[in-house]
Amino acid sequence: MTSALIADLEWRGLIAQTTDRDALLEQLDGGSTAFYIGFDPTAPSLHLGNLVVLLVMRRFQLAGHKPLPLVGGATGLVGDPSGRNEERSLNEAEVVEQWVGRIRTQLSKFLDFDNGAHAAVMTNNLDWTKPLSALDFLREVGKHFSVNQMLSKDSVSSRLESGGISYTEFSYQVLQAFDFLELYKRHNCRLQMGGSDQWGNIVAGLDLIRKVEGGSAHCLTIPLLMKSDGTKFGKTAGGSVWLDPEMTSPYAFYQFWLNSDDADVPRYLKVFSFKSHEEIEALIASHEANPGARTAHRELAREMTTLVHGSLECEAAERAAKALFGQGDLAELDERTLSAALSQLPRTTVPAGEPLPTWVDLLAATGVVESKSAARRIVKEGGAYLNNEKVLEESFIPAPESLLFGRFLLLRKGKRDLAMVEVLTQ
RNA sequence: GGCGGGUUGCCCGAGCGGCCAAUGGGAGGGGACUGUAAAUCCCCCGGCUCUGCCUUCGAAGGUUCAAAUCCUUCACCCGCCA
Repeated sequence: MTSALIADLEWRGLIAQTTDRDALLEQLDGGSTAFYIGFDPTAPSLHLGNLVVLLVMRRFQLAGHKPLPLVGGATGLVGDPSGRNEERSLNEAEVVEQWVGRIRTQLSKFLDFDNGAHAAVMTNNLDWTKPLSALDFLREVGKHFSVNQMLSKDSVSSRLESGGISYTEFSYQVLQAFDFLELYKRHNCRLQMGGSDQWGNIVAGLDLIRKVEGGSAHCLTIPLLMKSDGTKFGKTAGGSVWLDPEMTSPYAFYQFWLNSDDADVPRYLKVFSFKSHEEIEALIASHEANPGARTAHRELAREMTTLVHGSLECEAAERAAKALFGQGDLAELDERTLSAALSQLPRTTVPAGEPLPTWVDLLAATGVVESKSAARRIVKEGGAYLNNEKVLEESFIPAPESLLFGRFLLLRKGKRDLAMVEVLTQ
């Protein structure tokens, strides 16, 4: 059954590297295995990059293993040098603490904490790190680490060549290794997974477990997902795509998937979807036969939006996309449909009875453009649309007849960047 | 602690007293083509009360009619030496 899990992950392209594969298979086939993945609170929310790893965690649980999601209340205070060529700036302890709470809540939505033997258990490395004194740390943990080995880790050596590294970040791998040891002792955790940049940190933990406990555990890393053009996955013009609906609206989240490069969609389906292999293969086949239809894009967007934001939000996002990008005349939509669709968009409001602001001011007020200068630029370039009609006049003031149902204006910048203006009736 | 090198717009990186809001590349944005895709081509890319004005070249002072460019102090980074 479990070799099936590994086979599935391989099919999905979700395995970068593992420690001794046979030993790992034996461990997993031997029964429910406790495993952990850490998430450091470096922002108020998880993002799509984290989702890849989080869903692997979910796949393991669905296959009968026991997840120990870990929020890095301690490691988040220190900063992981992996994959960075610059020192991080430290966040305030209170801020990190608040982020820990938010991330814990997010993690909870993707795992089952209530199904007996393999129920997930939430952990926080601050629990065992905080009580540890600096002296105990140096004597009991630090003694097991060779600086020579620490220096040879990619995360450290690359930093020695670029911007240098502080003692704080240099110590990160020791903290993470200690986490693995603690979870091994507390929860019999036998496997740690993480992004492929975590290999060094994880292996440090395996060494520590061997030295302190004489035990053995395993490591599996997940490839860092890239776009086919070589750039980072999960970024848009506005920055990261977050799982928090306040930071990335369900509509924007849905749009992210819908706008994925054709070349990336088959891989994304394999990485993210929980559909069967047959269903995924069928979607990929139809996508390759007719990419313009974007059937696979839509399925992927729907599945992910439903998973992260729930089916109600997903349906709202779908309806909004259909209404706002439909070929039909906006005026033909009924008020409820239009209103619901517009509610998904960034907006600005104007008090009733007052004259409407000029075109440039409206664009700037909604935030689709960063400044009035940017708004002027867009207007001049012919990239600004009111209710799907191009408007080239900066000082244009929308006529009252332009108001859809007497209160809405649909603004668009370029092909797909939408916003709305609502006239408030008092 | 000493000596040397560095800090320029989102990023990389030119500029080394006036012609500098600052060359070039990348990222980003708009247009054309298409499918709310990619590639390609064209254009734009600090802000504003926009033929002008304001704020930017690590920070603060100073020299000068005039400074990103010169001087002083401070901060941070990198290297070599102690």
